Amino acid sequence: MYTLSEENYLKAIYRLSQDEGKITPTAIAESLGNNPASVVDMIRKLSEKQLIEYDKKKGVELTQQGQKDAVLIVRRHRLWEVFLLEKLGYHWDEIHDIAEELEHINNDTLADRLDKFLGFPEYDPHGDPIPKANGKMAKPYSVTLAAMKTGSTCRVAAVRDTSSAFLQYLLKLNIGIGTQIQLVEKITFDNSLVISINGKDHTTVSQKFGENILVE
Amino acid sequence: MYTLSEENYLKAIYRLSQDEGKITPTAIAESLGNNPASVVDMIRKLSEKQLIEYDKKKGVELTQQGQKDAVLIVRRHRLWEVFLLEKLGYHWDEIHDIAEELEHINNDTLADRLDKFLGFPEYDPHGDPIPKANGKMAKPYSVTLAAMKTGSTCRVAAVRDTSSAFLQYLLKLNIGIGTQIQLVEKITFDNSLVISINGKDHTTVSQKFGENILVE
DNA sequence: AAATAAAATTAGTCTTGACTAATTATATTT
DNA sequence: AAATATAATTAGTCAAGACTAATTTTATTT
Ligand SMILES: [Mn+2]
Ligand SMILES: [Mn+2]
Ligand SMILES: [Mn+2]
Ligand SMILES: [Mn+2]
Repeated sequence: MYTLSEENYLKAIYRLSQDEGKITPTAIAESLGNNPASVVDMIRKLSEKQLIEYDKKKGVELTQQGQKDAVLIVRRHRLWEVFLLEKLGYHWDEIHDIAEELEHINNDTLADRLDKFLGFPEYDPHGDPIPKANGKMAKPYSVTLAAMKTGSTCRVAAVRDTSSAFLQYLLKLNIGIGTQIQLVEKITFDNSLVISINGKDHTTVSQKFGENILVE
Repeated sequence: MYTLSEENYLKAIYRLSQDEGKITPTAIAESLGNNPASVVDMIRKLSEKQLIEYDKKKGVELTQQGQKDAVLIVRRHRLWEVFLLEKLGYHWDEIHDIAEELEHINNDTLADRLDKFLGFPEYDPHGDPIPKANGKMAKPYSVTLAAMKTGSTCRVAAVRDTSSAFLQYLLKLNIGIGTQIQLVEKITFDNSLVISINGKDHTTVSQKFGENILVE
């Protein structure tokens, strides 16, 4: 089907298409850690294959085919993450890099069998929705902890940042998907948040922290 | 660690080292479906990396390091085959190609976790022994059905040929690992074998067939 | 031993997917 | 509107890993 690089580009472009604003070569380059010149080459290649369209005004956009294929890569990625966490006992800060490789293994029925084996999970270990075989998936969570009203209580639904630095920090704070968090106070000086984790003692976290936790 | 190609060469050389006789560039080329000229390039590369030694007289030999690394690739391959068959429900003729890709995914603890998850299997679905984390493994089966005495009964322990053509044929004949086979008669004309499968009706198979079934 | 066949090697080419450096196009300031 | 900064693109290079075609080496026949 596609090369490793093509798939990684497709997925990167898909990820960027979730944010608002146009997708520039520079943005793709940054997200992959590549040089913009290399990105321009690949944009040409993927355009020829009709997976994307590039217009200086509109930036890069996935075609229907490109979108479909990208979503299937995301599906594989997230299913493998569930496998690594639930079946092999990895922690949520260790699974992304391995899934990054597993996602490229393609076989007619592999993803579907894995899906079935895992019990058709709806969300991956970071709270991201797992696309179904037909490409449909639940709407991603979007309300951040930072946006909650003081005094309100919520449940951690997903993390926006999936760097191991952040995930390990959460592990240390005993915060995971499903954790109850009460927003006790917002410090007006720097928007730091005083929170209570699972009804326990108060902890203070930064605004940046609060913006990377998605709640419901 | 190593590139995909380096790993595939290492594994191919390891496989060839199980047979007797010296390992030539041509033999490696055939086993990988590559051109001998390409093999010569890679022999140079792997020699520089001290994974093999090449001597026109002795042919290609794995160094200790090369042997160790090759065995770990084989370990991953066979563990994934068990996973695909037992957990995802694939048939034994479908798993090799997928494992061929999965084997290259490396991560400190992935193979060991998979091993544990699978219950530390001793043999893969084709009856090949699975190397342990330390590189040790059971001795492969070596007695062929064709070498059995007429009248004797044995148990299928492994298959030598793992092509899907052969495996599907076995599937059709209802022969798998563990199947009881009685060698009823050897046809002297062409060494065809008349066998009884699991005590059922007699079937005739070729000599080549008998040489690709390993029994105990 | 010479002739022939087969295997190994070399030399040169190609594709993929990166890179750097230079150039051109587009935005942003002044 | 110029000047300047940033972004995009082009041109040229490189390494990996494959290939073909030509040559050299080694084995096998006659
Ligand atoms: Mn990837
Ligand atoms: Mn994830
Ligand atoms: Mn392989
Ligand atoms: Mn096998």
